[in-house]
Amino acid sequence: MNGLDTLSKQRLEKLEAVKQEGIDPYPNTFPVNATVRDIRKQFGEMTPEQLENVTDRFVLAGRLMSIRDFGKAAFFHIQDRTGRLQAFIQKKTAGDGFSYLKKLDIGDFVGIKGKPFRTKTNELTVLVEDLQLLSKSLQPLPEKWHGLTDVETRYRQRYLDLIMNPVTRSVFEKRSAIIQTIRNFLLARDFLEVETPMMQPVAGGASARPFKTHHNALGLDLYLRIAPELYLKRLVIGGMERVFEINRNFRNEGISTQHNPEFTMLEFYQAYATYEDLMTLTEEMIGHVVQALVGGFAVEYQGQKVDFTPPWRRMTLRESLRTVGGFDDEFLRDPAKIRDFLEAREVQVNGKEGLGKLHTGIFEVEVESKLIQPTFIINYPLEVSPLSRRRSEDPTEVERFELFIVGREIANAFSELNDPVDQRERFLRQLEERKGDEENPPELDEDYVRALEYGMPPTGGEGIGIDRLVMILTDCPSIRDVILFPLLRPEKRGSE
RNA sequence: GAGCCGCUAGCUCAGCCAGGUAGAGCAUCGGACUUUUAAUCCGGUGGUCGCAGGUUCGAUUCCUGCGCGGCUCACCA
Repeated sequence: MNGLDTLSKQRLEKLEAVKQEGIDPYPNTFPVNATVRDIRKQFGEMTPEQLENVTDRFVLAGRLMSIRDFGKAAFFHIQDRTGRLQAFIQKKTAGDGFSYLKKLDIGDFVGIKGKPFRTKTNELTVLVEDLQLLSKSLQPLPEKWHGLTDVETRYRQRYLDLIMNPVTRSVFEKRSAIIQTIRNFLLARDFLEVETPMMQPVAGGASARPFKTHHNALGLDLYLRIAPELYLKRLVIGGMERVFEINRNFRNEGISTQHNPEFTMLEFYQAYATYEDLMTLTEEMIGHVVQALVGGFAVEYQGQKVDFTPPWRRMTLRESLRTVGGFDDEFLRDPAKIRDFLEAREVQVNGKEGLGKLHTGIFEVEVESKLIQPTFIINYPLEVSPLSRRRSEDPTEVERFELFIVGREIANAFSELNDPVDQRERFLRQLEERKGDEENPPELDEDYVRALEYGMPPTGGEGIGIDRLVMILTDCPSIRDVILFPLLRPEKRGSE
């Protein structure tokens, strides 16, 4: 028998002992009337003398996190969704409840009834008059001092991570608050929140490799979406002039600290807005989120100070290649030299790339990681932007920006291409480039082109990677720290 | 996919370099204890050292392969 079997067996025996006494170890309900936070808020400032005059009784419930037993009295902590609170129970005043505690284990859920007081060391504590088991725990919790630090266990058994690490809970509370703030910001600007298909016959709107699935009754192959873009723009065509969706995208690519196969994206579209308007809106929206979260514009990420005070730096891609990347114009005009440069950095080139693709290639290698403060990089090559409107000043470029913070791409936006003829040509060129890719069979979304043929108003659209934004605002180094259940290989269990 | 690092009790970690089949703290079990808070004191239980091979009289330790994880790179408009 291994140690865990021993510990669980002991707990099962205690469970049986409790049952023998006619106690239900899994009672159905327990009406609480206070949380730990309530008690702290109401009594945290009171003196011991004031607390003595409290006549109200409070009913709390939570997980038993520690016990310090003194024979005829004991201290323990309970933890609920709002925090931890100490309780004190003594034989003299709690009688049966006291002997009952001895049968419980750390990890069990308990309900307590009592009143607040202060101990000799001045800690706010509940003097317990009644104690009840609410749910038995059969697995031992990690140790009280070091807690749970093993990252693999934290990801695989997130419930344990949440029980043991308040910081983890806090990250996900902040994540929820960030998303709520964004939602409210957009709703206040008359955007309509919508949901579009996760399962799509043609995986469009980005160029990632999709996950494939199958609908049995229809005998239909489908893809999990890599982006909602083409559907959201159909809605703009349909007259929903301001729409947004916050939901999952799925990309069948490698996993890293920046990439999870399913991740959350905000996409929004605003008719009669240009990419210029969206830059301003982005500053306002993210600025608003940062303020709501930290009460200012200053954030520290992994030891780097990031200042979100608007306006943020705006720079064309070419300019960034010159000033940040240190490339001169002669180099930037010479595809052969750029190819050599990229090959020297072990970046794969196939010789077919145009200058535009090569420029974004060296941007990723030499510039991206240096953009620490929020920076809009604007005016991308047409070649790498099949869904964006051309710049009237230079039709080889498009009205597009990407937002970079701490060296990472956080947002991608453009004035949308609404010329159906141009769009069809660009799709066809894309199909030509992708020919022979078995994982990502090229297909043209005919219905999307047809929709454009009905007419789309001039529109600005943007996507923001929510997970990456949350990482920066919660100081998390890995995307797995901001996704409750990140994808891991299945664990191999025992003898199976 | 590649390189590097890790995997020892429920948890957090020693031990491995210089091979002799394992230790600590916490948790847990028994005992003492009515204001502790990493409670304290006394005494116990608990491990196929990630898995499989190899070398060796003998492997947690050395070698090889595999698994899982982490980081970096690659991939990813």
